[in-house]
Amino acid sequence: MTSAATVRRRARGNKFEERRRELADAALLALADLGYARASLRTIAEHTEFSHGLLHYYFADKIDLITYCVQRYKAACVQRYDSLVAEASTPGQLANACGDGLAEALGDAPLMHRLWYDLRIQSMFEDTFRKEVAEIDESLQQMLWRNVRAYADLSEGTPSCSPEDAYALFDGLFQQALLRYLAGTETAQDDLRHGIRTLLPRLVD
Amino acid sequence: MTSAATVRRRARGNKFEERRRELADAALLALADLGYARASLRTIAEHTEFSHGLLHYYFADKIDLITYCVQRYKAACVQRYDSLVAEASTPGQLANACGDGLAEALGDAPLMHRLWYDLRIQSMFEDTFRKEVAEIDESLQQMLWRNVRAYADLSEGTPSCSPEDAYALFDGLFQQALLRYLAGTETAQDDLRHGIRTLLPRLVD
DNA sequence: CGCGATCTCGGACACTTGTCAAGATTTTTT
DNA sequence: AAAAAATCTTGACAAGTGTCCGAGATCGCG
Repeated sequence: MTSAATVRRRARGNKFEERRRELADAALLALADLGYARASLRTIAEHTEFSHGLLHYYFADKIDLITYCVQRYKAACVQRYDSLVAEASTPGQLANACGDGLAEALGDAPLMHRLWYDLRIQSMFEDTFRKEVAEIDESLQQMLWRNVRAYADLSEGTPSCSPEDAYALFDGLFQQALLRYLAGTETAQDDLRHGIRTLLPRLVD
Repeated sequence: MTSAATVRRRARGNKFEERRRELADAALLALADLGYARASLRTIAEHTEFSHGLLHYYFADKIDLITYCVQRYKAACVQRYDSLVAEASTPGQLANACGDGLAEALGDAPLMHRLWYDLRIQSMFEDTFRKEVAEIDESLQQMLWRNVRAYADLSEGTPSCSPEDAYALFDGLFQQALLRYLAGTETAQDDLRHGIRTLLPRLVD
């Protein structure tokens, strides 16, 4: 038997959780603009339509808010990336799709990727996000490894490096491309595309 | 003819510059401990033997201090790395030396590398360090490219990717290894060594 | 409608921040 | 040794920070 109080609490919980998401999504945009070092609850609030008191009402403190934002980001991120594992029938097609996908992701939401790298670095200084960041990193690694395995299958070979190394290599290319993209280098996306296309064949024997 | 005033000014300049270096070196250690987001002039001063007013006497403001620290870091960095380009007579030796050198650099000063990555990310948010960071990045890239070329020569082949991509790939491996190292993964250094050794042959034809 | 629960705002608080300046101390010059 | 210049300390200031709270506004249900 579910009591009225329980139902009401659950309803409140749903509503509460919904509002939290709403605030976190707005805060995430502000965070992406500012970066961790320059983000205070007040400036975040100023960048949104909400008051700073409201943020404190829905989030215990600043760490709670940012942690929640990071988790929201993860959800958006894997969803976006997973649609990237397109259906391709030749190795070349897959390599192209992979390069195009990452280049598009770069140009589409550079500020979000910048924030991601920022938070990943911060996790090396503070252990508050460390767990969440590690989880995101691992899910990205798995996402990428699916691509490498698919490429190996299509080219009738086997991957010649670990999932960790494969992810590190792709991530290196992406981060460097992001740096150049934000510094105004026009060819950043094309360079990334080319880099990915040539990297993939190197990872299978 | 050099006037007395000129000489005195130069003497003062030397002394002044010397003291600046001294303060910056101490501040650099504090910065590496704290990270950019948590570093204030006062907390930096508390981590050293100097007063916060003294920092302000030798540096116009916080940005001036950090910029100077970054440049000091560069000097230490290229000096350290360049001794890494050891003399090797076979490709295998060079690959091993390269892997060992980077793994050692990782275990030797992980906090400095952490700071470097932090500042590189911050340069994507603020354009104050952007020039200095880009210069360091380029000098690191050149350092690494010398290794790749040397490896190509020894194995009687030619590099099959751009200096930018080569640097991005190595940097990706290193950064991921640093993340794991600081998270307490015991095998981080060995993994890095292995990753480097297997990456190098993939970059030449 | 009315009333209690929930939500929202804006201000108050204690504290930290960057910056600065007036004086104390040391070094250098005359 | 006196004067001048430099080095350094200490404390003050305004602005910004995280946190908390109380008074309205709004909502949901009897």
